[in-house]
Amino acid sequence: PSDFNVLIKGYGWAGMVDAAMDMLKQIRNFGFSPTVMHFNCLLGVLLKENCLDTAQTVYNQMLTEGCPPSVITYTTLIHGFCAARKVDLACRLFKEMGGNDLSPDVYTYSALIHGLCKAGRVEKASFYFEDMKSNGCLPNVVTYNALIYGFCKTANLDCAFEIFSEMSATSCEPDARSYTLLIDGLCKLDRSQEAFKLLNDMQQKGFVPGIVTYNCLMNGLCKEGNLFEAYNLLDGMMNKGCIPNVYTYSPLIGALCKSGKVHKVY
RNA sequence: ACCGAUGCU
Repeated sequence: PSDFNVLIKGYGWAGMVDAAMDMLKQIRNFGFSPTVMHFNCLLGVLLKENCLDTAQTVYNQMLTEGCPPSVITYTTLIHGFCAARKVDLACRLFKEMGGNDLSPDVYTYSALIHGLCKAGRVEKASFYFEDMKSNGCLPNVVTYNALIYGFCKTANLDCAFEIFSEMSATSCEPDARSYTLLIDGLCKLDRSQEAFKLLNDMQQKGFVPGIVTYNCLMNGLCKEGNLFEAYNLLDGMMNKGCIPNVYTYSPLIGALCKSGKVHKVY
């Protein structure tokens, strides 16, 4: 029974949407009826593969089969629609679930807040952030990080840092990702000096910077044309066992070209 | 037990 979820996810991982769809028939062939978990699992796969129409069909099927959507169903749909750049549709679903006596939880809010932030609509995201708190739903590190992402994306670092302080003050400690988000935000505004201060802070707190953190810093240094420090950073990260990837090299190559040192690229 | 949310192109 729950093994079907593993299979659906496996097909989803392989991008085999049709095979995942067939699992619904398989479940019935085995004499079971698909549960809300099976539907949720399948919806997640379909939305990840951008099969919005098929997802709609499956969702309708759920309803007609008397399998009422759960909070997880709505969260899956909201997340999927946000990923498909249909944030308004996601907001509509969010309102709809209230009418169905379902209360959004921290996953639901986080998905919607992140979707709005990704669309650059951080002020509407802030509205839902306040809404969740007044509904007694406590934001967690994922919610906070999503908002920090939104403020950084819109170059509003003051608000991003405000949220960051709020976390520390509310027993929701920032994680490595929170720091990386701020580091990226600073670097994108040519403020890599401050970003390196944050790198120190995060290390003081015992977080080990990962490849993404280093890539953000690399991007910043290269944007500022600081090739010397960029090479220093490259050395430093490799010494710490971090393998550079395309996100590391591409800004470096760009900066080298810009400075006329094209030969160094090779 | 098993389904849902956050970082660099």
